[in-house]
Amino acid sequence: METNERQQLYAFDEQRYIPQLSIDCVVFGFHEQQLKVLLVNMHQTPYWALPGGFIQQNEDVDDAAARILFQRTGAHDIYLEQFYAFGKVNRNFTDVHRQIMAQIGLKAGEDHWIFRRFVSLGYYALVHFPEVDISSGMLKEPCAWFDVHQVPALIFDHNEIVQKALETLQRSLDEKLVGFKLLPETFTMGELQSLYETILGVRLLRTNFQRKILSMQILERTEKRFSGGAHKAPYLYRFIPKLNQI
Amino acid sequence: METNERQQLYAFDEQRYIPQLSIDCVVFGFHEQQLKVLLVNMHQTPYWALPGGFIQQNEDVDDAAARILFQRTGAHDIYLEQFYAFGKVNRNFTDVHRQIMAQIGLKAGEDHWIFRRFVSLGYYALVHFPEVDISSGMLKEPCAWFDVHQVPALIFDHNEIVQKALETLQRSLDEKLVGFKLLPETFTMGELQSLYETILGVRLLRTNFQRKILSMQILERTEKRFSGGAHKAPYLYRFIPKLNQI
DNA sequence: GTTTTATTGTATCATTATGGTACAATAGTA
DNA sequence: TACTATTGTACCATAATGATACAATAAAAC
Repeated sequence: METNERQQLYAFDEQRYIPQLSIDCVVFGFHEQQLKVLLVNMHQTPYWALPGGFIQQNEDVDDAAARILFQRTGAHDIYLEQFYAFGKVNRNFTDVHRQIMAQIGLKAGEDHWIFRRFVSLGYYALVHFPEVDISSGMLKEPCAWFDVHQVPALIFDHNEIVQKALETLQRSLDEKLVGFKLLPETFTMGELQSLYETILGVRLLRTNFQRKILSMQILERTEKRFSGGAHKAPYLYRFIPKLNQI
Repeated sequence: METNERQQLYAFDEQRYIPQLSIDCVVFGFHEQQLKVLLVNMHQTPYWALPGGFIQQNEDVDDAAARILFQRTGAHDIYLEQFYAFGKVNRNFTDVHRQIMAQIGLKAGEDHWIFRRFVSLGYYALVHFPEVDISSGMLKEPCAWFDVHQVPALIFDHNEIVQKALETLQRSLDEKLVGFKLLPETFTMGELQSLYETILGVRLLRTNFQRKILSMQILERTEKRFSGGAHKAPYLYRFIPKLNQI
């Protein structure tokens, strides 16, 4: 976010938004055997934060989350799932915002809306890593991907939000079969297993993982992939959900 | 709630609360083989609603939910779990509130805070049915228990909230072993099975259910219960969670 | 007091799911 | 042509689950 954007944020028409309510998004991507989280560097500070925003009076909360993500990533149709509302009474962020305001030459009274206590709705998002261009968003504040197990100290309670998002994702992996939303259209069984191992934080036995996934009858086998290694070529699979699933 | 209480609600100091954010509680109890939900009859109308309220500026959201429940039931230390935030843009309830205001002789301008769009945080609560006296709360609006499968048409989107609470409870039964929070200190295996069957909406095989629950090593067997039936007396069990659980 | 009845606790079998090993198939490399 | 690393699948051992059988017993019927 450029200074100008920050100024607009602090000056924005608070009538247009629901006060004291925010959205924070934990965007997951899968790249090089790692589960990544998208973080935003707050204007000219060493602080990293989750991408977030506010809810317009005339939009659904779910739509607000989608809009916020679009503004950051330029991507539509991102898979989004609300997972928790964070509502501790001390969720006000006066110090950080005062510091940023000072940097961009803004003076704000004690009663500025941003100094109030905020309840934040946590969403997690699953994206196809290569399809997201983090520089293509409307907002110019620098973004970066971090390994979910190497997330730096974040502002506010954002580390806690990441943790809870990860736990929810782990539970959802088998329940909702959301893992495929982190992979491209076609993928090998090894890539899928690597994804599961990374998210769950455990090693799985290759043969049994393959048997279990195939027995679910949710994968269509396409052609073989001839590429690279000095070994048998793996098949490529495509996710075909059963009718009673999403 | 008496007319006086309703008047206080509409007149209350909105500065003291977070605007446009509410809490709705789905209170579950287990009685006579049925899963019951606590509903509130809205002041002199045929409308039933979930017990709910608002969040004070100086309290955690979780504490607000506990306070709201205490005001209704007079009970402390109720098991509470937040499960979803409902945030459709059309969640404003002008019609019903106008009707109630008319009944109690209140006139309110178009800009009254209650007419705004609200985001509501859904909590489900698990209580020991016989220990809750629904007439003992501070609020006098009439409450009643309804079979969760016979809930009447509720105001706003409250039927949807009940449905989502039930689904969350079903998933939590095995995951968090919360079922015991609906039973008294000691109970028979039959009562526990009946609870599971009612919540999950399926019939379970008695012998296998018993084997599964006992193998979890979370029950302590106490004395036998001699009471009633012309048959062998069942043992009474007490829930003893393992250390790595809550 | 004896028999009957309904329910409880447990044992046992069959079936399915899961953990773990073995091995043939094969695309590329030496 | 032999070798290597990985893949797909078969196979066995163990654990979990589905289903049936049966002895034990508190109260009611007689």
